[in-house]
Amino acid sequence: MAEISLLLVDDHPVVRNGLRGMFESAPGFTVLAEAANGVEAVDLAADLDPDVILMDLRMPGGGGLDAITELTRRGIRAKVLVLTTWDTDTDTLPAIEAGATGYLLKDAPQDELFNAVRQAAAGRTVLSPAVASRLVSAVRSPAPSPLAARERQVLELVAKGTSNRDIARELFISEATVKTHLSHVFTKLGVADRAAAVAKGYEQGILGRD
Amino acid sequence: MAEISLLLVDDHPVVRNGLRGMFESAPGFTVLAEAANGVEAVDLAADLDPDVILMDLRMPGGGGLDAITELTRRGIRAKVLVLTTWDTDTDTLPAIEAGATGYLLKDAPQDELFNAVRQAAAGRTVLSPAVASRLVSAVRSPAPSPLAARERQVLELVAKGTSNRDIARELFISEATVKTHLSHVFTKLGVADRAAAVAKGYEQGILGRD
DNA sequence: CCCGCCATCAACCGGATGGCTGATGGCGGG
DNA sequence: CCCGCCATCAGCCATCCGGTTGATGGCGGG
Repeated sequence: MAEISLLLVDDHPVVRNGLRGMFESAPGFTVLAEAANGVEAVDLAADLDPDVILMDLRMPGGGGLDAITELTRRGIRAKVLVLTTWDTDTDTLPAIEAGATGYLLKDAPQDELFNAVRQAAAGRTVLSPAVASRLVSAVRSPAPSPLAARERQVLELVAKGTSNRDIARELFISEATVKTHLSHVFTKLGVADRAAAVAKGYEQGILGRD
Repeated sequence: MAEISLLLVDDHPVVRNGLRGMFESAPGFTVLAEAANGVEAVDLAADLDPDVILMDLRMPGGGGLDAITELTRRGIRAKVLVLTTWDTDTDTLPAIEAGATGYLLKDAPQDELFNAVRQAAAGRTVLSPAVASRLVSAVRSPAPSPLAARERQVLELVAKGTSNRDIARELFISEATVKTHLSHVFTKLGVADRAAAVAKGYEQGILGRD
């Protein structure tokens, strides 16, 4: 198998160096270049056409997410492997949607990293177990009932026995709006009245955490 | 201090023997007699006029509770110390109300038992720590809100979003009755509407245990 | 024997609730 | 640019809800 060419993207020189060292001392990999932010990464990727881009998401001056978006927009063939320190579920899904081929945590063992890069180069998706499980569960439940902020507030007041009128007063909105919010809450929770909505709220942990 | 005379009441000979042994080998106590049930206990107490009666609550042929009631009714001066194996809160309060001077668990250490008997003989109330704490909490909340069986059922259905009419159908009662139950539920839980009642139900553990 | 609690039912009434239709503005994503 | 989601508001209306008053019967306790 031909060598796999890499582009390393991370704002920390130490991390870049560490990665470079790892991949250069291992057979089958070539590090073409390094970038410190998303913008550089896109430029270098366009120039050098690497097989795989190892990218950190959190970077000053050109976020990794935008870079991924831009890369896919430009139709660059490089596979992007997101390599991040912590697993903030706010980032994983957007990254995958933006076109990342894989999502690894930095605490992954070396072997796993190498393997992930080979998999990514071959176009296969590689996910950290933790990320993977959360992903499937996120997919499995498309949007069961994440209430909007306002809707949650209304539901909380309902649970306290507040009438629509008083909820309106308390939130500085009209009673009509309260009713609208409540209707949405009912729909989203799959219930028919406020009492059942409160019950669902407790069952699903939306309510109950004082 | 004069000796304290005792009457032992327990359906288990083994337990009676154990108690007798304990008290006879300790200074300051005299075991006047033993009884195997409540009826015997009352008779013997009337005859022998003991200072303290150590009584088990659960006994075949003349429950301990009835015995205590009868003793107080007859104005017998003996102090009753309830000595039971397990702490079932269904028994403690009635026993105290019936006139028991103290309530101890059988797993209490000997010293504590001796001390409790002396306290009881002096007319002071002695309670196991566990019993005591539950007692005060029971007193502190005069009517926490133990819903009646029917009321709980209605509340559960309310939590499912069932309308009064449908609750009536489901429970084979009239809608008027459902409303009555609900009114009582509201009063007992200190809320104003069904939604808040459901919330309280969850907060207080009345609801939520599937 | 009377009282309190549970459980049942009735009828009345005013206000609250929920469904429906429809509308506006902002915001983010394709 | 259009669409969807959030958040806001309006009006109408049938129904439901909750309060009140009043009543009955059973059961257990003082």
